[in-house]
Amino acid sequence: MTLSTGKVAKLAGVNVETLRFYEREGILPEPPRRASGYREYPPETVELIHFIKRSQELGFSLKEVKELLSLRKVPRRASKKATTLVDAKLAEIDLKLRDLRSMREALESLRCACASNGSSSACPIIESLSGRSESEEPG
Amino acid sequence: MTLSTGKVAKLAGVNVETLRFYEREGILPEPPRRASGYREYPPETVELIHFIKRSQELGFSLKEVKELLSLRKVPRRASKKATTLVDAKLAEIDLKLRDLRSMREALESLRCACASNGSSSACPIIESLSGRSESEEPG
DNA sequence: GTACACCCCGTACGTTGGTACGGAGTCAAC
DNA sequence: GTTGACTCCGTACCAACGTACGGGGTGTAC
Repeated sequence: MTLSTGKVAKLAGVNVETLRFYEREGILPEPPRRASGYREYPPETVELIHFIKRSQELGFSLKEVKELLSLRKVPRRASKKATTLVDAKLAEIDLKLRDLRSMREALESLRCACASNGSSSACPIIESLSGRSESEEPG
Repeated sequence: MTLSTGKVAKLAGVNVETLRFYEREGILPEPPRRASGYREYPPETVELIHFIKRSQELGFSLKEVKELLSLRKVPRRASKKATTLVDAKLAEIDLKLRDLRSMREALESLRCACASNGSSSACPIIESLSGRSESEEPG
């Protein structure tokens, strides 16, 4: 069972044009075609697109998503390259996690501070992510 | 002690034009000016820009960053609006956290799978974020 | 008092990530 | 065998987020 562009788009909640765009950009693999030229997508495509969209919302660019996706089919006895890339992505994710947690705490305390907290507090939300940006080392 | 555009830009690791752009967009507050028209930034501006950049890397748009920043100066006995916004942002962050953790696990298991794992495994990385996207409820 | 780095502004250009258009072919149903 | 929804493709357009240009004023060090 395969899906047409329209079906995939609908199921994945994206525009048909987006599928073509992703295909052009090499993010979606080219699906097989009928004699007529119509694309026939495997159903997993829908999950794939969910993954792409969600990754974007986590701050990954399409280029990075492509990298992440490339990790799927590492040929078993994985290249060192792949492992290195995985490690890099893990580090990136850990940093994001740390910052998100930090931001979360700040927001949480902000909500409380709305009620309590007399005056003149340094802003927790700015503080939550400041002071390092790129320059913090993982090790 | 105040900072010129050039100083701020250098310290924050962004282009001078970016500062002007953020100002135009209302993300950076307009700094005081000298008689000559030169901007005089308070030093916190640097932290502010770090915050902005980092927030973007966490998948927030400039519009969303603006919202986040607006939460700084809720007028003590905070408006319901502010609290609502905070709650919305918290939910957003929680979703991001969940997905990042999930993605992290998948990558972790991918790295192991490179060594072990005989054949024909469903791809963990796609699975990690698929199956819901928007449609998952928090409660 | 001028040299050189720095700042001003408006405007144009560039990249990323799509969206829309529109003419033509296809498919399923009637 | 024609209607109407769907697909094809190329190309143009769009919004978000900057980045570059270029002509002119400023500041300060010699």
